[in-house]
Amino acid sequence: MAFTASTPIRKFSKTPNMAPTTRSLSFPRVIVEKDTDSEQSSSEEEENDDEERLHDEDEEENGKHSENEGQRIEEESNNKGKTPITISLKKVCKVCKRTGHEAGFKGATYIDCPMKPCFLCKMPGHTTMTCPHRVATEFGVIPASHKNTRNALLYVFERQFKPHIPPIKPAYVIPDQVNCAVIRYHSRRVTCLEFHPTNNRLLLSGDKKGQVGVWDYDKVHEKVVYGNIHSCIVNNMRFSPTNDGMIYAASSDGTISCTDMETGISSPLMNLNPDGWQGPNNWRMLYGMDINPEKHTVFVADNFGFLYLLDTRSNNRSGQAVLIHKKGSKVVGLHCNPLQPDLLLSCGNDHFARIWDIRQLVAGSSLYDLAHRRVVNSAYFSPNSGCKILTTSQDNRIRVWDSIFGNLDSPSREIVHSHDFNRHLTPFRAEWDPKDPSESLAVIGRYISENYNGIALHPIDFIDVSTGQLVAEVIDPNITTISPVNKLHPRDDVLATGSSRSLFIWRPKDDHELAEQKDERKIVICTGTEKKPKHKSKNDDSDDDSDVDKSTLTAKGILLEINSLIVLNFWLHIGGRYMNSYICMHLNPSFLVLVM
DNA sequence: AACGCATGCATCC
DNA sequence: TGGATGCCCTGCGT
Repeated sequence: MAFTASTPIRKFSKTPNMAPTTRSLSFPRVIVEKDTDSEQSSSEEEENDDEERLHDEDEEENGKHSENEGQRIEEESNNKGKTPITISLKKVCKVCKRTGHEAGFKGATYIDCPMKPCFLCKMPGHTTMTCPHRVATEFGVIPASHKNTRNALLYVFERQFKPHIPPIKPAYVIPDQVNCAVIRYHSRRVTCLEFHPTNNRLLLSGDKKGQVGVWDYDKVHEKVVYGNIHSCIVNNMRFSPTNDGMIYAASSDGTISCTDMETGISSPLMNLNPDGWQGPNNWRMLYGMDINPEKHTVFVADNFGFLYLLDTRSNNRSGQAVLIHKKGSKVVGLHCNPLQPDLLLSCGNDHFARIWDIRQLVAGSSLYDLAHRRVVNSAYFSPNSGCKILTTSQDNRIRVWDSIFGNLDSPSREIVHSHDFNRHLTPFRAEWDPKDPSESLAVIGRYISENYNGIALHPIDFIDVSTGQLVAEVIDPNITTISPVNKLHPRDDVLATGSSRSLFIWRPKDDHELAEQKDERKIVICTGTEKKPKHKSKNDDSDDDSDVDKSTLTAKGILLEINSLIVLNFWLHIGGRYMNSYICMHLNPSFLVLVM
């Protein structure tokens, strides 16, 4: 039915002088705006300055042309009652629609529209390229105030802190050399990740479709995905504190589930939509969720601002729903304090993170409200002392409060970091490194791309939140998608990443792997033969074996040894596309052979 | 290679 | 307060 906007433009621009000669007064005048020198036309002059009559009309093509009018064809009211059709061949900025400049990628570098404020810090006067925060993440970071006024939280915090907080910051592990295993696991984008509390190799992943993956990342071929637990987005998952084979998950389908990790057998603990779909104003979705082991309670919150409590012993609702954020707004995050079981942190779309005493959960009774300029994607107490707070807001800022006993009126630091909202991406969340005793290392994916040797890549950033310094950025040339979901391993030097539909595991390379990396192997793909191909130990590119249809490709991947089989998890670049797969194969000292 | 689409939040009135 | 509208670095399928 409708032609695409570019169709008529392309047609006219390619054949500007082929206008048919038949005239028809009934057809309006067609005006073409040529693309004059883009430099000089930066002033917003009359749109018509270079207009030119192309052709006036063509009966048989008449209808077609009318249909072809796309967005770049503007109609103007005309003195003759006919509306001339203006076709713009000028290059127009796709952001502001003005001429004289163009926004978009030039190679791997994104050129900003100069009419818009900085994409990164949102301030006018410079572009994203020249933003001072882009050069130095710690730019403009306000040092923490040393005020340590006693506040109400001190009285809530009855317990002792962990006695040992190291005075000197130990060197945290920064992945200089990382090794990345890749797997396409989900059919929709990944929304959350969770490491198993005791099994070091086990990872949970949830996706937008409601599927839950249980993944041993040393056995990538053993794929377990449960698709019948939830019907849409899995927003948060936790292991049961009393039975680490059980998974709790909160979903936008309005249920919270309890699932046996081994069997996939699941029972919904709560269903907020028992009557099914009653319109968008009635459909409840569950977002933030956390478990308080000491209180035997699952806290879960919905998209209307309400908090629900479930008892983990009976798996039943306990108490009434409490309005903890603005009525009608989404509560996206809940976190129980790791040391003080009476403290709960919530955050949501009303631009607040709030601290609660769960012994007094009544609407409006929050102990503190931490104001943000935009939606708060996440808010976490620090993992060891529970004293600090780290939040991620959609205003492109990470905020840190150094002590919940200090002045909570304003954050100790605001770190400008690119993690903008995009409706097609899972919201970014800065997460603490649970292994860092100084509680200063956090990980978060970056929205904005950087030009890495000609490829636009979106790194995963490690930020020292005590200074705002970017201490590491993790990239892989094969991962060109944005990685909003990141989780650091509670014990190992492992980072799990969810990027679009794929999952990645990053870990520092060991010496063996570094040595192997230098050995540039080639994959020889052999098809159409049952014969074992012969290979020379040198020059394996030479293709003198006529029995074998053989092509040679280089590929990048990770070698795993599983049950004495060599498994290569690899990326192939074929026909302009990257393919990810994992295969078992022979291993030859000089190259890998895959018989298909 | 160039579209089209999925669909959350801010902003406007 | 609520409905309409429009989006800036998406990602994937056609």
